[in-house]
Amino acid sequence: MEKENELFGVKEIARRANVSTATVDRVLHNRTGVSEKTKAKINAIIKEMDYQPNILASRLASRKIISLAALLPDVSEETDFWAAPLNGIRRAEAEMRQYGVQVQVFLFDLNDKDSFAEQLKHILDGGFHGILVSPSFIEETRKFATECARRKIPYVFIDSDIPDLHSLSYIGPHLRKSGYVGAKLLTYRLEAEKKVLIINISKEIDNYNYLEIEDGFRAYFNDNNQQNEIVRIDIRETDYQSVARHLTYVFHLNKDIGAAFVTNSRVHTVASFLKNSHRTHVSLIGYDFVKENVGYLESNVIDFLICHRPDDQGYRGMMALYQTLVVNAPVTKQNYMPIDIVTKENYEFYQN
Amino acid sequence: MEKENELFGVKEIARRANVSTATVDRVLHNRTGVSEKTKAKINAIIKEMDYQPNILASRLASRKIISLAALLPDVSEETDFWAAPLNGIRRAEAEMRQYGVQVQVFLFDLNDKDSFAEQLKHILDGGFHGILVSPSFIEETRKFATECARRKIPYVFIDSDIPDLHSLSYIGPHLRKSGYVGAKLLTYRLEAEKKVLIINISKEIDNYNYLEIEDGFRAYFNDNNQQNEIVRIDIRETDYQSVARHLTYVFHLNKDIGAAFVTNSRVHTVASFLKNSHRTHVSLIGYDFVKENVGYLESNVIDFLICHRPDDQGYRGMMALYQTLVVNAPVTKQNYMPIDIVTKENYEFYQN
DNA sequence: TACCTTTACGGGCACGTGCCCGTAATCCAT
DNA sequence: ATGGATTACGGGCACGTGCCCGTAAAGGTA
Repeated sequence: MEKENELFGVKEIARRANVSTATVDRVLHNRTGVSEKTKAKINAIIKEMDYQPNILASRLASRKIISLAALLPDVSEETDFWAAPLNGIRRAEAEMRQYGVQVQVFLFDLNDKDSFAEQLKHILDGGFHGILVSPSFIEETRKFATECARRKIPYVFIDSDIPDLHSLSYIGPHLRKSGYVGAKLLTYRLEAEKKVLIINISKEIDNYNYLEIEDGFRAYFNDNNQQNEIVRIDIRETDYQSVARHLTYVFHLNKDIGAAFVTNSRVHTVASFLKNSHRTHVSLIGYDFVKENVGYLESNVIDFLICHRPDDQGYRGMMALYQTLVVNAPVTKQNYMPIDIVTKENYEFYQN
Repeated sequence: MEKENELFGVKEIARRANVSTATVDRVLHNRTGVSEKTKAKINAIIKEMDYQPNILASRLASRKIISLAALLPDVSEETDFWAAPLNGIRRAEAEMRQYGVQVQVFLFDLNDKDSFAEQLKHILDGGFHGILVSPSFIEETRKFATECARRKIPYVFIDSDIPDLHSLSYIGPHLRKSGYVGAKLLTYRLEAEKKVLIINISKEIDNYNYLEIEDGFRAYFNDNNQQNEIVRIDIRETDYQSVARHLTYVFHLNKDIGAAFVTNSRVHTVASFLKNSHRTHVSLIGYDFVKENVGYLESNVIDFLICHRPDDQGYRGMMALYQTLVVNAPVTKQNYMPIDIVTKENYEFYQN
């Protein structure tokens, strides 16, 4: 029944320090206008109380809205892979909106390096407080990162990392290990005398991802004394005709290929070829939960898909920015996603 | 430079309806004291504006703290499986705390039905606003659910479902499909003439989970014309000696067992037996990312573990309660978790 | 001393909602 | 008609923080 006279937060700090809340506020946001002496006193009290600001009240009182930008490849005819991260970003946006955070999404063309650079410029001009990027092109990203560092704008990478650029956080796969897992699945029931085919289909020359994955793939063969011969092919066109032509040639040269591994989401093109040429006995493994791939999973042409939760990548990437800018909490710098194995039997529950 | 005179939220509604904010508030929380006429008018305006209450302001203004309860099995010597959902619950708690939500965790002994009932009673006496339960025992849960329904307290189930009890939400695996996936992995490189062994190790007689999983397992064999003979064994003691004794017998009777499937996280006990009796050529698949199991995954005794993201289950379960009680948003009733496949090669990135 | 600038700080409103308390208006029974 | 109960509604403070504005005190210059 007694009146609780305890104050919380800023008011309590102010009471203990014999100052007004405004002064405490100045110290909290290290603004000028406080003498060193009172500043020290207030800081001591803050530390002693282990004061945690009330984010609700803070966001409510502050009319300034925090705006975040995200730069992703556009969904293309070839693949709707990037719909998933976008979806995760939207999910994050919905959560953050009520706390006064706005999100703007920028898209670029994966086959056009210039569009990437151009969008980055737009973003830098937009005065955003935090930025999420899928760093598809290394040099352009490097310039961008330098500029962000100068302006003290935090940025996170998703899907592929450029380790020396000191992003606030990386959220995506450990590509090398991912290739390693692919090799395990591929060889799990592979006969000893069969050959293995690695296929990379990509217009870009910037193939850091591919190299990492292949490296991991081969590492598995080494680590496990797997004796199968490995054949590799690079295909620089992504249309079906080109792919089919190259593959016809490879299969002609190598009669005893027992399994194929495609290093990205274009595995459905290979699946299509295998089906059309009546080679579905060849085990096939590739990447990403996109609808074309799932179709071939369903019809047993693709054996396994490896996925890295692209939806979650988008979500977590945005949340990392939120954590630093709004909650002011630390985030982990490396955030490797699980290497998920998707089959005909479990895909319906997969939450990409 | 002009003064923006737009009002937001409740004030704007009040202005348009020519009433005070207090009256609008009464309608929003459907409290008494508003005539039908003004109520209708206000509701119309709310709908027209598509008014979304500001949760920040709401939680800030309302001094009442929302308290949630969670009931889980205690971590036992046999398995630390339940540490994961608990961890997810803690994660959710950390997020919700700043919004005035408190979480209290209750634990029971999986081998003691009474402790389950007792804790449920405590929870009901605690006056919680929402409850998360791992419904291990059907009858006790049924009573509890009835009482909750009477008191209009929302409750969610995780890990296993009792479909007819109308929980707010179920978050956990589709057990039948999970068994189906187990069968796929088990047979993926199984020779045709080998036998398959299903092992259930559990003290409880309440084995709804087990039946569902086995049903799915067998369904795979049917659907795919898999001809292998299936042997099944129920072991009602969980200690190593008992398990070893039973297994010795089974393996004695069936010389040509090529693969074994354990329906729960006690697969490490079987792994131990296989290792000790030099039968590591037998493929072994079981459930859950617990450290004993991971150890045998590492040493190639267990081939695959199937997991259902127990951490996420705890997190999402609590968030479902938060969504209804705080945000007042609808939640999906069935929330089947992905059926994850964990191997020696990808476990280090698994985020249970 | 008179006046101006800078420093250091307090007062107090605003954010959008919850909810207590007060009161005019209406209804009902005597 | 009088009094009491009920209904329908408004006023206004509070939540914890951000930040504008005002001002006393200190310092500087002539």
